Amino acid sequence: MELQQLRMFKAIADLGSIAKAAEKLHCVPSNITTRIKHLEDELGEPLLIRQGRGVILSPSGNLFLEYTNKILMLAQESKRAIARDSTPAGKLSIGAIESSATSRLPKLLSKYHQLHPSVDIEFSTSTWENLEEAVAKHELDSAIIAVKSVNPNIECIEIYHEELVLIASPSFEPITSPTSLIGRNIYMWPTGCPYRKALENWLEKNSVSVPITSIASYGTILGCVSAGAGVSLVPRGLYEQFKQIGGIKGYVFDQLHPVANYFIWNKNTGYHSAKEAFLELICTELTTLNVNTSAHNMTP
Amino acid sequence: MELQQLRMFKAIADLGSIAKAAEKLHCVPSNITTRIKHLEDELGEPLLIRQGRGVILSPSGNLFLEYTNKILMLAQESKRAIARDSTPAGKLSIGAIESSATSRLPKLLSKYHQLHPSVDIEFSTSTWENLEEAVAKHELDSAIIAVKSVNPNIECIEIYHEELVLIASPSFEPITSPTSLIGRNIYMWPTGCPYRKALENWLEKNSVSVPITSIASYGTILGCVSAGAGVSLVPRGLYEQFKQIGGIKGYVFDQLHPVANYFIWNKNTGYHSAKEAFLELICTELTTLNVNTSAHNMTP
DNA sequence: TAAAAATACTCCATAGGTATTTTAT
DNA sequence: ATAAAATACCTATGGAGTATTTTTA
Repeated sequence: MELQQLRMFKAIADLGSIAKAAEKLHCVPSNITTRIKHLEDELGEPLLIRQGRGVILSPSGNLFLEYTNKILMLAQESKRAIARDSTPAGKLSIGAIESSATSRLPKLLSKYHQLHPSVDIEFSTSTWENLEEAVAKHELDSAIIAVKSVNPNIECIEIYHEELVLIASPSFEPITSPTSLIGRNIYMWPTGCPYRKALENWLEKNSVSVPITSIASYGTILGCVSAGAGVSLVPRGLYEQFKQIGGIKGYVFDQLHPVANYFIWNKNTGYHSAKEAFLELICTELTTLNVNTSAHNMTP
Repeated sequence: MELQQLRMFKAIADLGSIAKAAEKLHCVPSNITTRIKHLEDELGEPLLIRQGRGVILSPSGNLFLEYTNKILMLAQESKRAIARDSTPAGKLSIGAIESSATSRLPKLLSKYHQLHPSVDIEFSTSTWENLEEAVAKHELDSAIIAVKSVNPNIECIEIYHEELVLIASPSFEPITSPTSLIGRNIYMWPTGCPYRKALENWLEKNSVSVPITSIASYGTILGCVSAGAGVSLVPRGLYEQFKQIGGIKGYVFDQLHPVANYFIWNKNTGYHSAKEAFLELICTELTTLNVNTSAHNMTP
């Protein structure tokens, strides 16, 4: 059974004659006669009955026509579903670093689901290294990370900047310069985290050397800080979101430059309507973070 | 787009590699590579992505796979639907003469619908001449008539006999012989009706000549008789069904032989599961008519 | 290097066309 | 006599195979 045979059969059923079907399909009637015969042989039942000068459908033919119509409809639909201007559908796997996942993505994901309900989103968090590798291996369709990817297979566009806020317990002396951190416990994500690097650079530039405790969880880090156990450097979005738990005071330093976040996907992936729609939503929704001034601006 | 390409694509998706798909489909991998490329060209999007040594599905490929599965499923289903042992489905058009339609078919049709709910029945009544022609022209799948069809394109099997009952108003003198009908109005279906022929033969054999009024409706005929306007000869089933309206008395004569009814269909029609099922139901349900003795048996 | 896919080519099965016959109006 | 379908036969497209190259783990 091949689709061309079904197209022929449908044309006969629609037009009521092999001659007209041949005309519509731009071929000669004998072609259709033969191919339909092959189909009938395969099915084991006649589909057409010679009736006078023309043909009509047999009972089996009538039954088969319903399936034919469904199949040809689906074949057409499949083409439209893949076309560039089609509405997003299918699976979309997205990964993100935890800071982005916690602060910026919840609203975005729910909005996306509202806009494109026929997309199945699979969302996960990991380190930027894992995410980049997963995208390179096509295990993820896309990811949000805070490091510009240099992998030649990965497309990478900047989507927003994260301002960094130094956080500490209000019970501490105000942090006015890098030297304020001497003697404090510093909690940061493990080596590789770009925010940790920003802090390390800042300390180095100011010739301060403080050991850093590695904790791969913002929840835990914020818990430690609010319990008065030490300080950390976190994206402003995270700080804004969690400052109401109390025990957290934020300090902004000009020397701690905002860090860009990026949306990445695999270059070798074909068109992905659901991903394109997600990227579009990011660009319209996440370009500006509503900045408020609850952190103390220091300029050392 | 052809089904063979979809089979190939599905095999790749299921087995995760072109090599394995080729093995399953008993062909060579390069075949699949090429035909899938053609399919991708037609769709305008890549379906597969080279990933390391193997291939994986692209986002478009994942989307397309859903359609592929549906289409191949339907193709399989269509074959099963046509197979001889499949459950009856589709359209079934049945015609019948009015006597059969009124007395015997109502119960049968409702039972059939219960047994085979996925069959769409189209039922109609007409004269046996029209019904035979309609079956010959494939306008009807089958019909019940009271005349043995001699058309070479028509298959004809006897399904039951209709006993004939002479009916008259009880206010009339009892009808004991053909001569009792002299001077009475006789209401029968128009020329061509086999029951009318039976009556005409009976009268002729007994050298009685009475004019017959033609009425193509048993409802009207019974109305006339019960109103005392005349007599008629009807199938016993009809008499049994309508005798409770009153004004009707039945007389049975041995010389008025039962008339066979037949189920007919077109020989040139292929296998028709719904029709076969109907025929089977007729044979089990209509072989015997429960005979009661409310008519008066005369033996002239 | 080995295993998979892609490419280049070759071949033949069969889809599709031409010519004719059959069937029914 | 005509219009449609079926049949017989021929042609050629493109599907399928072979051999080779490319890619990547």
